[in-house]
Amino acid sequence: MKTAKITEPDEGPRSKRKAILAAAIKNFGKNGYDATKWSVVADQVGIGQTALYHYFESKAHCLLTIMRLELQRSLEMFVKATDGRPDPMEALREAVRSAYTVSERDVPQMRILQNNLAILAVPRSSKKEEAERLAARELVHRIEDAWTELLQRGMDEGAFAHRDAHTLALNMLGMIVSVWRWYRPRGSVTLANVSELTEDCCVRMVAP
Amino acid sequence: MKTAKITEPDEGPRSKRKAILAAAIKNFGKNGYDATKWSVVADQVGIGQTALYHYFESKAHCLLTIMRLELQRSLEMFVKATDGRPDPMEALREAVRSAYTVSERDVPQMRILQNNLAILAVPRSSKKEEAERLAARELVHRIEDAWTELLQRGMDEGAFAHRDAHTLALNMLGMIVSVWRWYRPRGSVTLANVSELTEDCCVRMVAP
DNA sequence: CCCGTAAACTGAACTGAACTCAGTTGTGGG
DNA sequence: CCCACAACTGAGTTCAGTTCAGTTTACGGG
Repeated sequence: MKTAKITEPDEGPRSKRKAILAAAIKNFGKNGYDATKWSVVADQVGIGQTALYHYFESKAHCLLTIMRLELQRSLEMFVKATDGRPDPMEALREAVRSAYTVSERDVPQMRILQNNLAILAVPRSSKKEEAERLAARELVHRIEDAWTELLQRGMDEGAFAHRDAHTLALNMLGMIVSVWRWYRPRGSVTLANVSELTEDCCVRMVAP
Repeated sequence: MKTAKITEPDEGPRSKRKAILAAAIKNFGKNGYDATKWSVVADQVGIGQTALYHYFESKAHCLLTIMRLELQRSLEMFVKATDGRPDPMEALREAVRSAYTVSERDVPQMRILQNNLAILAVPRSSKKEEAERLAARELVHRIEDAWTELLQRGMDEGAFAHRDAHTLALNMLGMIVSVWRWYRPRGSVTLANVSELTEDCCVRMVAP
């Protein structure tokens, strides 16, 4: 498969791209993508609505960019966590921990990703949106495949119970990311709590 | 808490409400809620766009109704599956199985529910929409509480390992429903496969 | 059988948020 | 100083969702 790698556009010193992304993340995360008025994002950044189109082709293009960036980060974290770990069980534990090693700034971004995954299923008419969508989709697949491989390796080595590695990986991922639906930084359940419990769940799911 | 029970409106013999719901489910499930044009639903039912407003106050009201109906069904299935089962482990197994005991017609509806859960988080300005939203939210909580209670009971009786029952319930539910994101009726993985694997995962997650 | 009534429906107009267009501003490199 | 191009703007346009002001259709009671 040809990997359409998206490189972030060069940003001049006056560029408001980062600020737009930050404001969009804040609003999409708080009120949801649909309920967020694009013009409010412009207001918060301190520019006119039309200036947004200097940086993003559309509101959807901005959303897709946010999602792709978060997927890139997630994949990177997984690779870092599991790379060069011969023991599958230890790799799995590290992988789960890495999924919850996020700054407070990343939490709404994970929520946006989780809440808008459906948008990745349907093709977009605009070029740039479609490029972002395909890049995001490929990242999703790479993440799923990476987890599948990890589980398969553990099964092959006899460290994990033998089951359909791919479906099991999807189940695990579903559980791990479902947390972002309800988790709130200043809630009664801490990320450390979640991480510990979920790590244990995942270990139990593969125990031979 | 005051339970705002929503009773389905009386339907005359000429009512197209069911047909509208069916068409909306088909389209929302296939292309997503946003990508679906409300007028296309009207076309498929064979009425003018404005006639839709005889049955639903808005497109969002229709979506919320679809979601509430599916949540009602899910809760009912859970209760039926676990009711009068003294053994927590057997109740848990039945609960998971019940979650995948769905007709092919229900699959897109589960997907819609899963893909649009975020809409339940933000208040709506319209009366009827808000009523449906609150009803749906309460159903979500009731389902979560029912699972939590089941797990807590198992822990209290020593049948399950002792952990935070609520977080564990959310993890389980997250895993169970995440399937509707990717499952397709004529795909290579059958619902029976999923059900069996997930049941096993859940049992492992609570094993003492 | 006709009439009153309410459900079911319609075409035309309206709304508002996303987006386009045709330009203007302003800053850093030559 | 001035040019190039990033950064930006106000005034429109578009279009899906919605409202309005009625018209049609079925049905039960007189």
